[in-house]
Amino acid sequence: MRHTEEAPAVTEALALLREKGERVTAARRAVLQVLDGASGHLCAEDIAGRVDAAEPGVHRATVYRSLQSLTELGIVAHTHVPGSATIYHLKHSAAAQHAHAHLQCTTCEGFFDVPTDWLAPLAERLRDELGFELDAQHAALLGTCAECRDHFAD
Amino acid sequence: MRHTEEAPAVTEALALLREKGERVTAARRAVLQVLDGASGHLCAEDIAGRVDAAEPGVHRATVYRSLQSLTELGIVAHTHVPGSATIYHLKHSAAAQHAHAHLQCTTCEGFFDVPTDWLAPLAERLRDELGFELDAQHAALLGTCAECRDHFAD
DNA sequence: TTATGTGCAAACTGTTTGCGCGAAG
DNA sequence: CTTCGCGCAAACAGTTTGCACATAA
Repeated sequence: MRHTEEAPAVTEALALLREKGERVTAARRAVLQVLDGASGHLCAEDIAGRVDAAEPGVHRATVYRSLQSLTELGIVAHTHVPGSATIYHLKHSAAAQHAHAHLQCTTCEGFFDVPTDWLAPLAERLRDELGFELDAQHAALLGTCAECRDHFAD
Repeated sequence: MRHTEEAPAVTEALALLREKGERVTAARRAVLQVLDGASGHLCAEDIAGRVDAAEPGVHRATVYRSLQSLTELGIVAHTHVPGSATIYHLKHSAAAQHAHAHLQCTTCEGFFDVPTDWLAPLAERLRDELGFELDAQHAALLGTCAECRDHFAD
């Protein structure tokens, strides 16, 4: 089976897999490829769809399992989205260079990115005063976006 | 059927219900009573359990529907907890006087409260620069608590 | 060859919904 | 009496799991 050019981030990830004694399989390669070529706002179902296009027959359950092991290896990260599916992204992809937290508008359901350093002062305070180490990207922050706020002004 | 003394917050909420033309039912009263007497970290299932103790026969679905309408009326608020059930609290209960956001440790799953004003600078920045109105209590923030950080130090 | 990953189907959790009955107003 | 809420069962989305088979190493 032929596959398209492998992005550097993917090659790197596959190397890390081998290094850790994990197996390099078609499913995992495809998952990585999809993540690399995406905006970083894909849920498992989306990923499964795209993976199946490139590598037919890969089961959803396998995609979940791949995402899980890739997460444990530190290659993939995810963001929990209240009320809907978790979204995944490559930790070191070009698109993820500027680490960002996720804002979600509870009205239009749209996503907005916010640079992680905006959360740095809060993170510092939590660390200093509570010893709590914040993982700002791990859960979406909720609120109302500018557009919806204007549109439904009350 | 007899029920125990009604807390002021509950009486107030029931009055508001009537005012808005909503019906006061045994199920809704029980839900309010449970929320009033709780720490504010109860999920729908927990609430259903306690409601059923006080008012046997109330169905889970009814609890969900009650929580939903009470939320729409602004009496109840909830916090989404990644990977597990949404938790609910009375908006104006004694226990909720000092509004707080929720931190959850991804290791021990424990909850920690943080005063909303710790998030105020971030909220302000989001409002000023993005027009995004943050609802700090609506989703839990994730990270690692002091204890787990020490315990699993790496 | 052998441990590890995979496909499949089925379970599972949290939550919602269509239906006819019952009770609040 | 009429409308709204309820109990029930069934559906739903997202995710996980037990098992037998396939395959990377």
